[in-house]
Amino acid sequence: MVTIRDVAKLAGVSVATVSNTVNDPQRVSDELRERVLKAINTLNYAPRAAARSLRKQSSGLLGLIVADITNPFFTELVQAVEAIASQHGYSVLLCNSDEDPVREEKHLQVLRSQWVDGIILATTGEASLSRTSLLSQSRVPVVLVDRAFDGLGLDAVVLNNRLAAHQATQHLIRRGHTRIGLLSGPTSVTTGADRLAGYREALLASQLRFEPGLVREAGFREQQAYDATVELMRLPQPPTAVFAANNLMAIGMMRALSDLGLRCPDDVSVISIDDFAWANVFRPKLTTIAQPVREMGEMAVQLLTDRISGGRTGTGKTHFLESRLVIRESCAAPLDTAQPLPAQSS
Amino acid sequence: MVTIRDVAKLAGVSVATVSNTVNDPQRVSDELRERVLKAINTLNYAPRAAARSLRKQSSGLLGLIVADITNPFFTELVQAVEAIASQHGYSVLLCNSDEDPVREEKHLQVLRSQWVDGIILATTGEASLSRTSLLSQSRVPVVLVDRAFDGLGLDAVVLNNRLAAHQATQHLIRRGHTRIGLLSGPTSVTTGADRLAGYREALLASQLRFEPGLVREAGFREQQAYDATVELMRLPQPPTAVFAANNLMAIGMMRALSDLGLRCPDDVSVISIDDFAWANVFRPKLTTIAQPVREMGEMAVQLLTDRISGGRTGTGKTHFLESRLVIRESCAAPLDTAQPLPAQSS
DNA sequence: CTATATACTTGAAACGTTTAAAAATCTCCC
DNA sequence: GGGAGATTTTTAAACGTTTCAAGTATATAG
Repeated sequence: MVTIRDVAKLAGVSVATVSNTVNDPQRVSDELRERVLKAINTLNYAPRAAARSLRKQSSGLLGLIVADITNPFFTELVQAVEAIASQHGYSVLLCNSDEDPVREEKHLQVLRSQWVDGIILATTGEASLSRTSLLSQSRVPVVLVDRAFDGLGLDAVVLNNRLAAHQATQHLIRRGHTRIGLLSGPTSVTTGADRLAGYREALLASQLRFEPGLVREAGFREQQAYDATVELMRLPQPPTAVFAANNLMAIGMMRALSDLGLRCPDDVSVISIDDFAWANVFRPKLTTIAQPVREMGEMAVQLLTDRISGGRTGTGKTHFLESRLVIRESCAAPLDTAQPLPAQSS
Repeated sequence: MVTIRDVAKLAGVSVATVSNTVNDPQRVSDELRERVLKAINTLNYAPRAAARSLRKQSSGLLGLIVADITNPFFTELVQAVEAIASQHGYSVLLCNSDEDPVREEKHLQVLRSQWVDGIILATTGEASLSRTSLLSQSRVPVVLVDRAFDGLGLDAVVLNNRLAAHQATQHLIRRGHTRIGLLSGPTSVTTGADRLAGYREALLASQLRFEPGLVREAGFREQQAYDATVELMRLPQPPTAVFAANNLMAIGMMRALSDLGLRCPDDVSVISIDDFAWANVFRPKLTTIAQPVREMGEMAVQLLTDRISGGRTGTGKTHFLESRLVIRESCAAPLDTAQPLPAQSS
């Protein structure tokens, strides 16, 4: 194990000089810098982060907690955050809560004791008491992403979910649909609640009735969406179009439709929030509402580093980013002849 | 900032006792333990990882470097590694090299100075000199995953790539194909080279000629696969089936076929390595060779923690895991009437 | 009652850096 | 040659833990 002392000895200087050449090279004379650098190289010295963090009271680590690493949205977010953080000289400690509040809290605890310099959090659920206190007590800057929290005064960067859902629903309405199903996320998280709200607004704006029977609340996962779709389609009067609140749910829905022998967009039109790399390899190519994922990541990191450096203080605000409608092939006009499915036989 | 001293003072004990109750509770009497725990709670004390690492000479961090976080294979790997590592009490420092050897090396440097306790590496390229020396010089345990290295004596857990490719190619042959294209990964990494080898072997085993003109080497990314597919299909005698060396390439291929107006599996059959959650939402559902991704992750972590604990020493070996053929809809018998595409008109 | 073993507790020395302040060296001018 | 000022280097004190050796109290045996 080679320490700064070994380097100092080999170069014939004090440890302070070594430290200086590493951290602030122009403070040391050309000659010594030369010698020190050479010593560092021959010894293959790397400063020990733990010691440095201890002394500097900062770790150079950013914590990133995502709700589901399997979801391409979060994957892209991770990619963006990692890239930008790295540019800022930070490494990222990735945590995956798998949509489980308990795991999320555990991760939060770990990050707290790792003394990360800041946390980017895509939270999994409503503001539970323990998490809230965890967040408010620890003095490490936190910025929320994708899913917001109210009341803690944290910075957040999220999609304008209401508008996005409005956009999606409206698109369906414009194609002539009047019975539009919604595969909603859990309304306990803002992405769930706001998208539901946007859907309702769009309906109302077009003088369409909001029918609770046409919305199914499910987790943001595929299987539940599958089941919900089946239920929806077995209604006496099934919807002619369905809006899925995120990408995973869209996939569950597509699979269900396919298993039910329903054709998209012929039998039922489909739209969803979250564009993703493969949306256009599906048959039909999926019409989606795209989120500016990379921007979200960038903004989150920026906000966070601003906080860390002290350039940003006071209570945070929520930053809304705009969505974009990507029209492909999964939305068509409703079939006038649409009939309910036969009742389940098994 | 609350330190162990504050806790000690409040509880009226020495810091050593606090440390003991945290790390080895049964060493301290019930009474004191009680008092200390209460103090910890009221002060909301969390030990500082940096200080602990410094003293214990271990950080509780595992480094994980993946080649492409956007690839569902790696996503699943990350998920598995994170889960298991967390069970073992480790947090994971995620790095994404984006298939760029330079970034990979940079990450390796960072991990080295973070003094992670171990590294799981899905390397990006061949054993470059600097990376090799980086790996061999630092005394932190490394296990390779997905892509192996020879010569450094590292533990590695990889797919039996030769066999997997053999399996895929054979499946196509059994369906009656004789002109089988290959979208190969870079042969500079083992996953590229071995899959190519397996393809060749399967051909030879069935007395089919290996035609270099039918294999296109590309990165493991989508766009290059797209371009390669277009080239392949514009050959005077295009293949009637194509084997893509990984999931991303399969997607690029599907997109290309669709853009070329070719139908799968009617016009061309398709198979690929890497099963992924959505392979069966594609139309047609993709026939694939599935990797036991989670097992790979588990095994890698296990191997690593064994090394860390000293339970495993000496030069490592490569562990091969077996693949599984998942038959869906993308492979059919070749069209006897297959004709070359018309030459490019634009 | 003493000696000895046992069970807890604690003082103090690490761990490897950074950094303020002190010391040393250099520069330049009178 | 001396000294003010600027520049460079070094000394030494942190940072917050863990952990060993040493200490104290308590029980057990003789």
